[in-house]
Amino acid sequence: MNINQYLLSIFQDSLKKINISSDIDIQFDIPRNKEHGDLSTNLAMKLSKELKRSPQDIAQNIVASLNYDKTYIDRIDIAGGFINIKFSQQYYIQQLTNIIAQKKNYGRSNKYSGKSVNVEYVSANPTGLLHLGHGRNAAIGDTLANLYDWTGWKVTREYYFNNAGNQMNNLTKSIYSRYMQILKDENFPFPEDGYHGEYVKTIAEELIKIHKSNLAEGSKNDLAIIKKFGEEWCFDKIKHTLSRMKIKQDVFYNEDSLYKDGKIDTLLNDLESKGLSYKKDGAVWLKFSQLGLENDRVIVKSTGEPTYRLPDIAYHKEKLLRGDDLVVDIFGADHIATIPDVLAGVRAIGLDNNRIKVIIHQFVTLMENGEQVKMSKRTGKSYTLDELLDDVGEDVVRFFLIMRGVNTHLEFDLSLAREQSDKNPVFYLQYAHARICSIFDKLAMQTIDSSKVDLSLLVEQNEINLIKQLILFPEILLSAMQKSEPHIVCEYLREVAAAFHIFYHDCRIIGTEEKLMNARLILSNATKVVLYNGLSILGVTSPQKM
RNA sequence: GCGCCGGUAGCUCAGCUGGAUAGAGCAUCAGCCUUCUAAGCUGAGGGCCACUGGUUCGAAUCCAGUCCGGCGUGCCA
Repeated sequence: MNINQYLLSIFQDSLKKINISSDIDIQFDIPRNKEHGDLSTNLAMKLSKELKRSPQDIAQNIVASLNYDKTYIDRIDIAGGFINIKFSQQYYIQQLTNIIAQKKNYGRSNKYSGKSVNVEYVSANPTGLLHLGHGRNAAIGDTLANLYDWTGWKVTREYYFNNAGNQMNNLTKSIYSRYMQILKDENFPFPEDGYHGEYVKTIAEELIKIHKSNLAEGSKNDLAIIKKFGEEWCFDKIKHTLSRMKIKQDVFYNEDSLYKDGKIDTLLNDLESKGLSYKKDGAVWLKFSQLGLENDRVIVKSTGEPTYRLPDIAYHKEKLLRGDDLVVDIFGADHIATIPDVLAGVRAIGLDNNRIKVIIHQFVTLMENGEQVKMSKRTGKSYTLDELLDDVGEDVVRFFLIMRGVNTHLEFDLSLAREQSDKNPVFYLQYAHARICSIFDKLAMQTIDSSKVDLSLLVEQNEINLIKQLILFPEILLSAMQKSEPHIVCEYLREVAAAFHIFYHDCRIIGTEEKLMNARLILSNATKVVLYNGLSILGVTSPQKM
């Protein structure tokens, strides 16, 4: 039974009975102060103005004609203008049984079943290694995809890449230069905007192992070999890093296929025939000014190469035509400018851009001993995601990268992350899980059959508080998904862990009277289920021991 | 200049579809282990919610303006 729906229906009945017809939205909130009950509504205060009566008066009227099931609702009373609702112990026990019954599926909902979503994230070109920014993108994208999955969506995880453009040529030239520097002449010129990272030297060294000096001439064919080698090398590393992050994407979409399949040409023709493009200074311009934007922009350069806008629009067209109900992009704040262009472009060719949802996340700054660690693309000095994973571990990385709202700048505190101690927030959650496992370990039990246990023995405030936390889980996942804010799950799990630690501290399990022990074991097991499921959504492991 | 994001405790951040006394972690201080993991628990101090005005019975939350910080504003992606 869904308690919110039930409450909604009895309140609507009550309003009908006392002849208040209003399309007012009835909302139930969890009061900050626990003494105010488990849920409260400000309905009476909202109606006050419309009805020109005092909130207290209206509230009394509503409550007097409320007809509710006393087995689940203990009482409903009035405080100021608020109507406060308190659930019965039996309600909590029934919910607890439900958690145990659903186990690994507890938290899943079917609210969005039948809908499908494509989530595109990471999408780094194979021109280098993943760094911290990609890490945040990856963690947010993957966690969101998990949240879509848990709320009923059919999910496709996608990675979009370009192995053909300027950037790739630049990498090729950079590798070639390092190759020549090692083999022939240490002063061999390095491309002006080349990739300075150490990894380029590594690629060159590995290239030499295989091809010796056979590529020294730098012919078109030689460069093609270098390009392919570089691309594969980078992709291997990227995929390896992602697998460490527990990320596996379903589709790797190559931008080049947009050209090969003629989708770019089709789009160009389409735009031209609609009179939305024109030639000027040897370039093709798109009339964004007719699409509600400020300025027209170049979509094909005078060199004949398209700018990023054209393939981006074609790619989104392609994704929309696949028929998913929702197409989600995860972008860093530096990509903000492309979004209006793509949306306008897609709308221009008659597609519904409301199906595109763009999540923008702000940057990550790496802090060490209270100082910012500077990164530089120019000198190649950077801290790669792989190095970070080596340094602090997979669980810490995944957790730290989503524990803040996507709109906030994320300060990644290396010193804190490295610390294997109580200061580190991930361990707080994992520790709660490990503690529960150790109880069952001690008793040499795997789990416990709830059907034979009298859960009505759970009457302590700390026990009820813990149950209250646990039953929020499905709603939390829905809310995190709807708001596209994975950090909501982090906050929630911290509260679950806190409620458990308090319970654990105050309520002994082993050594108490057997019936009570069994009831508490059920509660512990339910906590374990929530922690495990929640952490797995975040891509974090739940250790048995710590 | 314009656009997007942010400004809440010493630090890092929740809270932002308006509600009751503004929260958490870290840091500081004071307590709790002969019984299930002290990576835990209990308590204390710490706030002009950037500023000004407006809307409202009620504003950290909504609106307008101002100030500060980040990102963007390419025939780069």
